[in-house]
Formats: sequence, structure tokens, C-alpha cells
Amino acid sequence: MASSAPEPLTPRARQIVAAAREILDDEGREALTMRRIADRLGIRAPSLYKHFPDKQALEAAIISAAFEQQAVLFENAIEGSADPLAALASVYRAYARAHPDLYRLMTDQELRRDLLAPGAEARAGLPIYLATGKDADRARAAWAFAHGMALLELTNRFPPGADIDAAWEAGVTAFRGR
Amino acid sequence: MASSAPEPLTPRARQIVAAAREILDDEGREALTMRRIADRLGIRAPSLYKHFPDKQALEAAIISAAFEQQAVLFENAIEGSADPLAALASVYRAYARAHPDLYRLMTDQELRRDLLAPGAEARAGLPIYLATGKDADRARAAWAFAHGMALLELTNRFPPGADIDAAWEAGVTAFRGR
DNA sequence: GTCTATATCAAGATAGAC
DNA sequence: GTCTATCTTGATATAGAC
Repeated sequence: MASSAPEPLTPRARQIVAAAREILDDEGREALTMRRIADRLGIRAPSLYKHFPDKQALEAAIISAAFEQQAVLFENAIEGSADPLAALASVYRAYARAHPDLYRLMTDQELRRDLLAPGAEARAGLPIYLATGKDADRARAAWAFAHGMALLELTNRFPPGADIDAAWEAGVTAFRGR
Repeated sequence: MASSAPEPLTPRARQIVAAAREILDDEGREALTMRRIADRLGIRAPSLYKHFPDKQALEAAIISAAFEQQAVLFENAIEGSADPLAALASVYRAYARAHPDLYRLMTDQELRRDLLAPGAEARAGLPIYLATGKDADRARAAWAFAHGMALLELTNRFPPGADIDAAWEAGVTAFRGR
């Protein structure tokens, strides 16, 4: 169950992760089956087990890669920005909207940190900490706000006609402080 | 797909919903199968289809009932409170922690509003609107914060040692304004 | 590293009798 | 309103050959 940090991915494993990402983005979460991933690579599902011990490990590799991708985006967003919190919020939201099924894969379930590339999660979280004035509690609260907004938008939770831009703005204002 | 408002539940249907709720609270989300629900009632799974057209309708009935339950709790929390926002946050969090699988059933997926009892969702949302000074945008932002906090806690997302109480406090402070 | 064949399992749902 | 019997589907995963 709890293994130690996973091996770095082989090139072939990386291709598999890329194929899985495409399926997630193009066809949604329930299309993410071993068969379909194999299909996209032109191979059969059992062959995947030569590269990943099970589906959970493959999903963890997808999530690891996504954290790295987020980290780059988040770092760029705050770098030299006059309003890092707003910039970060904007990028955070855009990522969730651009990759809704990936975003939910990343957040739906308990994180198997033991299956992630070491440091990936922390690196994605650091910009949020920096953008909230290095106050860990405020950073977590602001992150929760962004996460909640992203999910409420993705699950179509706001009433029709709700001004989602304005709600983001209200939250950013609240956390920017005075 | 999109039907009009569902019939009110028969007494037997209500018993089925109650049994399903027990399973959700006791055994978790993946135990919520038609067979297990039937088991708990001492009947067979196909019999359930005399009371609900399909599983989705049954889940919607669970969700409807939960909204009603939340509404009562939320209304009581803000009533006469000197700090309605903090009171509401506390009750919101407690509900999610007490019924994690129910909370996620309610929020994981897109809401099939056409399958809900009319008004249930709105009634649960009203206290949040009232507690944020009747500013719809701030209300949505505050709700997103609470939702995000609840989920991050349920999915064990905060790093070990994180002070979750303090993060809640930071968020409530931010939305209380100055 | 890929294949075929298969095990294993369990889910939602329907037909039709009582 | 309940039952039995069954359909249909589709998933993860393993064994063992090539």
C-alpha cells in the first residue's frame, strides 16, 4: 500500500502518461480506462502493466506531471506582478477550466503522496504562499477559496446568471486585505 | 434526460432514502449500490425500481433531503448570532466532517436540478447570502471558501501539521471584512 | 515490450411470475 | 411490492507465449 518514492519514468512510461492526459482532456474522466489509453498508443491494455504496476500508479504519474505544469504556470504568474494574488487566481482558474477532468482527477481523491514525484506538490503550492504574504493560514484559506470556486464552476453549481467573474473578484479582494 | 420536477416521495421511498443515507454514512460512497441498499431493507435490488426509476433518481432524493437538513442547520446557526459568518462556517464544516461521503455525493457531480425537490437547494443557500451582508458576489466567494476548505480537509490535502482551525479563522476574517 | 486468452468481479437494469 | 432469473456491460488485472 504505502510504497516509497516511485522510480523516475522511462521514456515509454512518459508516452503513456501523455496519452492518458490527452484522453482526459479530450474525452473526459470516465474514458480514462486502461483499454482506451492502450488504444491511443496502438497497443493492448495488458501491455501497460509492463510500465506501471497498476492504474493507481499511472494516475499518480499524471498527477505528478500536472503539479509540475501548474508550478511553472503559477511561478510565471506571480513573477514581477503588481498584483500577484489576482494574477495567480486568474491562472488557477484558467487551468481548471482548460483541464476540468484533470483538475478533478487531481483533487477528487485522497492524495497518494507516496506515489508522487517528490517535491512536485510542494512546488505548485509555493507561489500561493508567496502571493499571500507568506502567511500559511491565509495562504491555505486563499487556496481553499480558489479551489472551491474552481470546483463550483466546473460542477455548474452557481445559479444561472451568477456573475462568476465578480465572485472571483470579491474573493481576491477579501484575501488581498486592506 | 431532463424531466420535470419529481413526484413527492412515498413513505416507502422515504425509507429507501433513509437506508441509503445510513449506508453512505456507515460504509462510504462505493458501498452505495442498489444491492446493498436493498440488503439493508431486507429486500432484493430489483424491487427498488418499483420506487425509483433509476439510481440517479434515488441519489437525487438523497441530495434533496440533505439540502433540507442543511437548511435547518444553517438557519439555526445564523439566527440571533452575533457573528453569523463564523457560526455558519462552523456548522458548514461540521456537516461535511460528519457526513463526508454524503457531502461529496452532493458536490462531486453536476447537480441535476430537475431531479431535486423544488426549492431545497435555494433554501440551503439563503443563510449564506444573509450572513455575508446580502452581497451575492461575496456570498458566492465565501461559499467557495467554505466548500474548498471542507473538501481539502476531507481529501486530506493539507500538509501534516497544518493548522486547519487557523485557516478557517483566516478565511472567516477575510470575508467578514473590516 | 507486446501479444492472446482469460480470470474475476460487480455494477445497473429488465422481464415476467406471484 | 416483492421475487427469481437473467441480460448487458465493462472494468482491472494475471498467465504465459513470442
